Amino acid sequence: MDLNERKLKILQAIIQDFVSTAEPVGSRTLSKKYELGVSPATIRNEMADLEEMGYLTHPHTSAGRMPSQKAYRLYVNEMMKKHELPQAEKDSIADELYKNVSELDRTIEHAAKILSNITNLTSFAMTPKKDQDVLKFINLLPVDERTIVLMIVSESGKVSNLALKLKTEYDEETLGLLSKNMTYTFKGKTISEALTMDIIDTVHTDMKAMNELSGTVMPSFMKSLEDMLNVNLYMDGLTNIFKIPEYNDLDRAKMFMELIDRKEDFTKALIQRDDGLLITIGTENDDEQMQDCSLITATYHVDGKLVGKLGVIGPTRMRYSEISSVIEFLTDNLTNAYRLTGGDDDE
Amino acid sequence: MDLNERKLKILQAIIQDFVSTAEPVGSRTLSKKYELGVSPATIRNEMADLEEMGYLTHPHTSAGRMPSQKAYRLYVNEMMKKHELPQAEKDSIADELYKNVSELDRTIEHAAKILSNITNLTSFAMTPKKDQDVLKFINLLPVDERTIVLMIVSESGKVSNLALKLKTEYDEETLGLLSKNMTYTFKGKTISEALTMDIIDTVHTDMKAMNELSGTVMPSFMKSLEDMLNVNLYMDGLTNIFKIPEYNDLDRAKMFMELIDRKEDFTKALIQRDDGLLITIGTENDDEQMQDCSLITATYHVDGKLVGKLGVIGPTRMRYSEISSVIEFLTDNLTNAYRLTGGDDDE
DNA sequence: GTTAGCACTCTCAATAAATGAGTGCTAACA
DNA sequence: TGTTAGCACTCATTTATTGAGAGTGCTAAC
Repeated sequence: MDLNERKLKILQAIIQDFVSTAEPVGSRTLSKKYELGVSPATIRNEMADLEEMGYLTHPHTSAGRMPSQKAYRLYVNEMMKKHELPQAEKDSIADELYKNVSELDRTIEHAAKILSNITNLTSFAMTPKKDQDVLKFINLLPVDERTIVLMIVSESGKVSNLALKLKTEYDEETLGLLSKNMTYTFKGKTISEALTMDIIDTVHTDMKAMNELSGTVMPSFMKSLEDMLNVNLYMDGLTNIFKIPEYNDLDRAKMFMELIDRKEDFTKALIQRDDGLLITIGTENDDEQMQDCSLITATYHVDGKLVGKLGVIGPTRMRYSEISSVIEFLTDNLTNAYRLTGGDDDE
Repeated sequence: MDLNERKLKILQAIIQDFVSTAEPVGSRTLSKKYELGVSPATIRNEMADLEEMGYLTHPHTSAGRMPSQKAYRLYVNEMMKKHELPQAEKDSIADELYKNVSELDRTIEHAAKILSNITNLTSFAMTPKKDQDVLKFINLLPVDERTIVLMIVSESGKVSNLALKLKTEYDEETLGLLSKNMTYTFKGKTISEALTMDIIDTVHTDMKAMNELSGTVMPSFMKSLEDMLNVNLYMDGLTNIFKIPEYNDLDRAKMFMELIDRKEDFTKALIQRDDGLLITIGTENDDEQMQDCSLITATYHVDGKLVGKLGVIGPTRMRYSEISSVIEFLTDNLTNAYRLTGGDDDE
């Protein structure tokens, strides 16, 4: 038995219908709503075949058919047409995205919000992992007698700083020297490299004052580096799942909420995902609690290197085509906005 | 009819029982579980009185009684004993809180996490509002030919910065001048004051290069100030509501989720609340969706001035006493940790 | 190969009956 | 006069029953 054209057509119609109604679809409905040119009885026969082949399932004898995970996979791989967003929608998304450009993190967060608004699903956006980010500039700035600010700037434009209140007064000259010393030592190193370096050796000098100062500063420096390495995960549209019939059941809603509440695990899972546009359906997801969900993610780049992720999570029944397009459009825009030339240019 | 001692005793028992079981409590249960020294029949008579006085309600004729909002208010005002946390618990909370002190924001976020873990409710923590925070130091730092970093330090130790990529190269001397100029202009002003100042006038000079540079820098400066004004709201324990019988109903769970999803509104409501430990029960809350919830908040101080808030939201049936104690203990610790002397000291 | 017809299956909603927790009232008691 | 035992009554909740409706699978005719 093979998947002839009519079977494909019927399968596609079933997927289309089920995706928008969330109800098992019967042969009569199918023949009325879609121009298949055959009678319900014929459709029934084909459906029986499709079921035998594993593309359809039956909640119970007298219910209509619904697509199996295998069907969605087939759809995504073979049948899904690239959905081209209408220019008007593109414009409105881009407008919205750039309305509030400031920090990268804010933009990313904003992208998640836009995505959940459009898709009516739960969206997430991960800031880039920065282990390959290179330190460019380290500075210790005098603020007042006992306060200094430690500032770290990386190649990608990420700035981290921390106000340090010292127990004793410091000497401005020593501060300048330490600052230079640190820049000299760490400039050009990636954050991960810097973290593994032996601190005591690196900044040790003959000067007592310097040693004292660096003793106070270095722990904070290392902590800041660690902080810089952390990726942030923004989520939006959490309450959207309540609009989805699949989750009109307390237990399932609960499961879902618990899943996305385990942010650390979720972030880890995201980091491990391949780059580019990636769709995983149901049991294709490793996480047990995610096995009746689908996940679509895409990557964006900052400075051509650092990689962050953007995506949605929802029931396996979703508009793969449209949603993928929106995600791709957003990641493309993020990538363009944060090119090497900086985020201020229009081109 | 007055609230004699026996009535109070019975009321207290009902509150206690209902708070822990979430089930309407009947006269028989009451007389068996609590040492009231009277028979169920007598209790029934007293309960009828209490109901008439508005302290109890009846879901339906043949159900037990449950405390009304008025009863909780009475309890909170008059009957609630100050719950002293056992030293062991204090220690473990403090340990946990200080385990990861770095940035203020992280600590605040962490406090919310601890709070939700202990109370099994949804907790939130608001970072201080900074409108009274005074600008102390503004600096423009050269990073590379076209990149500068704008740094703003405030009295309270908050540092904000932004990497700016310029379209043209800049002159380091001009940069230094502008930096001095800006510090001179804005130092000592509160952030809100700075935002209302007329920018064009403030930095205008005769130098063309300077004007050009400041034209690029000032918008970012203002945006950074705005960002600094924004308070952040961290929430934790969102899924805890699923453990609460009151929300074992999709509609109510949904309502709750939507309520806390409207973060902006929620933040506004929090800002408007009075300082100190504040308990609002049911309809005492202004927000319509919050009228079958109770809210407990307390304030913490940073530098003796800036005020942030910490609290929980849950069903009106909650352990007011214990929870208040935990919140107070946490806010006290936050206040102490961020005194004028800085957060690094142990004392 | 396709289709009409029909018996059969199973869910879902509505209705009815049984259960049980708890009250309110009355009358007796200390 | 306050307290208590007893008992009828109420009402939510659970369980069982029934009927309607949607949809299939199979058979026989086209």
